[in-house]
Amino acid sequence: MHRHDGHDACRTDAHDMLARAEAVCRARGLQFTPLRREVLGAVADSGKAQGAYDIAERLSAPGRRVAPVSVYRALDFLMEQGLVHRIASRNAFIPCAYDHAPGEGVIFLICRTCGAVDEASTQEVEDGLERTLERAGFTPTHSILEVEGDCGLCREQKRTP
Amino acid sequence: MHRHDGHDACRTDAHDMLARAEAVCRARGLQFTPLRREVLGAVADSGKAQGAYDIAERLSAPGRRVAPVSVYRALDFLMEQGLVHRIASRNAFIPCAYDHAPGEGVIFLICRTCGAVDEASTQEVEDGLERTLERAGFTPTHSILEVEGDCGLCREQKRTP
DNA sequence: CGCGGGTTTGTTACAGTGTATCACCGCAAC
DNA sequence: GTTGCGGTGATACACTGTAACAAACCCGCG
Ligand SMILES: [Zn+2]
Ligand SMILES: [Zn+2]
Ligand SMILES: [Zn+2]
Ligand SMILES: [Zn+2]
Repeated sequence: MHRHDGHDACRTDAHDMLARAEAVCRARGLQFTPLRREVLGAVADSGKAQGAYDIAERLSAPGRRVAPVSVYRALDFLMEQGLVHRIASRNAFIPCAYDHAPGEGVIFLICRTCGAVDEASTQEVEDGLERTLERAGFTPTHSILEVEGDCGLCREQKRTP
Repeated sequence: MHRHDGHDACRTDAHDMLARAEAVCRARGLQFTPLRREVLGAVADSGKAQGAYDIAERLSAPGRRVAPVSVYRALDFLMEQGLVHRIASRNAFIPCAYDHAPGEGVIFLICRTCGAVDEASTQEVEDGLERTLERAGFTPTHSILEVEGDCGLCREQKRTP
């Protein structure tokens, strides 16, 4: 389930992601435009969650300015297609490396040290969550589960510095 | 576990909350200043999550301006004391009506219709969450659990409009 | 080919959220 | 008194996100 270690670039992942994104868009009859490709590439390239303004800055160059609003639009598209997730507690975005089943929940594991964000399945918490909501008489439409802490690699490094 | 129905003011709750806050601060040797009292009152008064700027506006009056920065400082204090929670998905704040045990987790139940936010215990999800994190090799420090949906009362009202 | 209508992008402006900094005040301790 | 400290006021600023409109692009159709 681990995708980024945050200590080592993982361009293969980024490359695979772009290929998958292209396939997804083609299958759905949607445009995987250069801008969308670049934005997804920027998100996938760094091992950590990226803010929209960071992405805009990264894509800008002398002679070419990418405005944040353009990045937001691309991110909206990518999120709708399930290619990118938004991390509410960080106002930041990560690429999604998985094919989530529709309605499937996700837990985001956010490393406070290296900034990497991993995804885990909600499988083991779903029953308990459902019971809790049922008891409260609450009908859910959307859940956010974000856990901050130390990823395995950072924990190792702290133990032997 | 239900605290606000969002359809009916609940000033008793607000009043109790202020009393409890005062007791908590006294017990910890901290100052429950007029501003902090007002901010907590403003948060507790409305049945729904309040933004910092909403609070600032509500506390301001002709001849007296309460700047957002002051509200943020009061909110920081109140959050440190566990008297207020921040709802990450809404950039908003709610009063806490419970005495949480240290390290105890909370699930926020956010009604998309009436805006009320209720709290539920994580008791029934904790085991599953721990197993999931264990498996991912992740050491948690802080969790955010926010569920959006319809509270019981709003669901009723939709059924018989 | 040229036209028409939807989609994408550029550009600007603006709203909303949160923080940094410094000055001032009140109070308690020395 | 004066010194120190926590709280507040005030201004400015950084960061996050959206609205509105124009220009460019794409694609199918006459
Ligand atoms: Zn995902
Ligand atoms: Zn890490
Ligand atoms: Zn609480
Ligand atoms: Zn409701």
